[in-house]
Amino acid sequence: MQKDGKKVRSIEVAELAQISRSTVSRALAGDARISEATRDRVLAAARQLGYRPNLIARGLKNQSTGIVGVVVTDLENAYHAHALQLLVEKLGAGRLAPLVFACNTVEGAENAIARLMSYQVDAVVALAAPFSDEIVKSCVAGEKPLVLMNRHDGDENVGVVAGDGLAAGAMVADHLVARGARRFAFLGGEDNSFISKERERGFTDRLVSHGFDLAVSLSSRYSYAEARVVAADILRAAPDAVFCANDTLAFALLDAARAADAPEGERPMVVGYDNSALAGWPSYDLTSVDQNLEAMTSRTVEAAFAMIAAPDAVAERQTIAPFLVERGSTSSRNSSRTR
Amino acid sequence: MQKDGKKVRSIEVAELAQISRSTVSRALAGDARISEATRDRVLAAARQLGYRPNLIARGLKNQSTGIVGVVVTDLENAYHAHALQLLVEKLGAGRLAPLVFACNTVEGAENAIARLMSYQVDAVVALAAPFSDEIVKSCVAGEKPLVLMNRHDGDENVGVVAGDGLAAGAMVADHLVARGARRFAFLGGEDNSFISKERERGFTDRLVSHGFDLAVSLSSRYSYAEARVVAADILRAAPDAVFCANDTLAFALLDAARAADAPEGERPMVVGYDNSALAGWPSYDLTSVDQNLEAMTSRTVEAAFAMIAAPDAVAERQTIAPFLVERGSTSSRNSSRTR
DNA sequence: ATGAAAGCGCTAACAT
DNA sequence: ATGTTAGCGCTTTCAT
Repeated sequence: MQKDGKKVRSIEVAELAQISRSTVSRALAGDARISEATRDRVLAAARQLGYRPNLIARGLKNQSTGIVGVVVTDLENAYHAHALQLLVEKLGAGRLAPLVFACNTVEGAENAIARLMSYQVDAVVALAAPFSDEIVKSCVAGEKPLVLMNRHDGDENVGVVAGDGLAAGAMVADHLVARGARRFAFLGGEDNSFISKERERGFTDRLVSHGFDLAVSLSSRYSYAEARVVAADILRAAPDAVFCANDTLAFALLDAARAADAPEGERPMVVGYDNSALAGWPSYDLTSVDQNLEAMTSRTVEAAFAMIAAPDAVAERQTIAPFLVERGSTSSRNSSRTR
Repeated sequence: MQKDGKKVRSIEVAELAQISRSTVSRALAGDARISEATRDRVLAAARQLGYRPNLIARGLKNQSTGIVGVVVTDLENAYHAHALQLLVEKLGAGRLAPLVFACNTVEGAENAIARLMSYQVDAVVALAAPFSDEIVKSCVAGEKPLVLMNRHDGDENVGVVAGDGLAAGAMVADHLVARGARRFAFLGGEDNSFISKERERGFTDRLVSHGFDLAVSLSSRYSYAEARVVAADILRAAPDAVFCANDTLAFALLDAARAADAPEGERPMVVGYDNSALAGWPSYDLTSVDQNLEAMTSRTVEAAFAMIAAPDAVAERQTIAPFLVERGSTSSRNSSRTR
C-alpha cells in the first residue's frame, strides 16, 4: 500500500527489509551477488511500500536518463502523426521515454535541441524536422546520438533511416506505363524539397527508360487548399497520369479533376504517397506508395538504441523499401473511384 | 564556443567569471541581489562556454523537473493528433517539457503513469486516455496534479477541461430542424462512451423540445470500416438527418449514402463532430461541430500551470463552448457536397 | 554477500 | 553582494 503523498525512497525499503541502501539498489537491479533470501525480502518490501526508483536521481548519477528527444514538425499531417505514434510506442516498449517537441522553423528546432540537451537526453530522433546543418553539428558536438528519419544529410556521423524515394518513383512509373498511361505529370511538395525531388527523379528516370518523359512538373506546399490551385494548372496540360509527392496533393488533384467536370474516362490516373487511411476510403480509392512506417520506425528506434549502446561506432544509414498499394485511381477503366 | 563533447558545468562558468558557483546560479536565475557588473560577467562567461544548466540535476535539487506527462490513446485519430500538437506547443511555450506516452488499454495507462511518476513529472495531462478510476486515484495519491481533457470524472480533486457536448447536441438539433429535417438519427461512437452519450442527450432533449424525437440510434467504434456497416443500418431507417458523434463516422455515413445510389435529393443531411480538416474539403463538405481545440488545449495547459503553482487549491472544471461550422452536408437543397 | 562513503550538478539556507 | 556548505536520491567503488 503506497503511503499517501509521501515519496518512498530506497532508504525506506532498506529499513523495512533491514538491509542497506546499496543492497536495495543491487537487488532491484538484479545483481547476481545478492542472495535469494535478501532479494526476496527487498522485493517484498519494495512492493509493499510501492517503491518506484527516482529516475531523475538515477539519471544524474548514471549520466544516462533513459529519455530520448523527439523533434517533429507538423502533426496535422497524418503521416507525421502516425509516425510519432509508432515511435512513441516503440521507444516506450524499449524502456525509453520520449520527450517531444514540435517546431516549424529552424529557430524552433534550435530551441528544441537546446532544451533536449539540457534535459540530458540519451539520444535525439528527428522526424522530418526543419534541421539545419548547424543543428546537426551542434547535436554531434554535444555527443548525443542523432537519428534522422526521412531526412538525408551530409557526412556527419548521424544515423539516417529513410524510405527509398527513387525506387518508389520507379515502381510508380512501371505501374502507370503498364496501365497504359502515355502522358505524365508530377506534382511535388514543399517547394521541391529533397524528398520530393528524389521521388520525382526515380519517376522520370524510369519513364525515360520506358521511352517516355515528363510532360509537366509543378510543386505546391503540402496543404489541400494550395494544392487545389496547382492541381488545376497540372490538369490544363491534360496528362493521363499524375504522380503526387503526397496523398494530400493527390486528393486535391482528384477533387480538381472532378470539379473540372471532365467525362469520367478522361480523368487522369493518380498515384499518391504515404498510403494514409483516407486513401483506402471509397471516396478517393487512391493508389498510393506505402513507406512502410512500421519498419521505418522500428529501424529508427533500433538505431537509437544501438547508438546509445555504442556511441563511438559509425552510424548506419538504412533504406526502407516502399511498396505500392494499387487501388481504383489507377484502374485501366479508371472509373471505380467515383462512388 | 562550445567545447566539443565536454559537458560545461556551472563551475567552469564560475571559474571563468572568477566567481562562486552560487553566484552563477543566482545571476542566471535573475536574482536581484547580484550586481550588474558580475551578472554581465557571468552571462558573458556562460555564453562563451555554451553553458546550459543540467535540468536533471536542477530537478533533483528543486524537487521539480519542469516535465509534464502527457498520456494519449490513438494518434491515428486526427482529432487526437491535433490536440497533442497544440498541447505540445503550448506546454513548450510555457517552459514545460512534455514526456509523451501512448496507450490503448487500462494496463498500458497504468504503466505509463508509473513511468511518469518515476520521472518525477510536475503534472500529468490525459488526452482521452483509457483511465480507470484506479489510475486517477493513484495519480492523486502520488500528489501529482492531473488534468483530464475531454474525460469526465467523479469527485476526485482533478482538473477537468471538457467540451460541452450537451450544448453541441442542442445546437445541432436546432440547425437541423431549421433546415427542415423531420426524421432524425444518431450515430454514436466507441460503444456509447460517456462523451458520445452526452452529445446524443443534448441532441434528443432539444429535439423533444421542438416536438420531435429520435427515430434511430446506433453506435460503432471510431473506425471507418466498422462505421460503414452501421451506417447502412441507419440508412435503412430512412432518416432525413443524421448527427454523428465524430467526423469519421459522418464520412462513413456519407459514403454509405452515396453507395446506396439514392437520388441526390433523398440523401439525409449529415452533421459530424470535430471539424477535422477533411470536413472542409469539397469531397465531403461536412457540417461539423468544432470543439475549439485551441481554447481547450490552452485551458488545459493553464490548468496544469495553476495546479503546479498551487497544488492544494481546489481543481477547476472548465467547459469549452463548441460551435457549429455549417457546410453543404446540411444545405436545404442538400446537393453541394457532390462535386 | 553486504555495508560505508563518495559524488553526479545543481540551488538555497546560512553565513559574512 | 557574494561565498560556504549541505543535500536532493541514487549507484557504485572500495572495503570487509
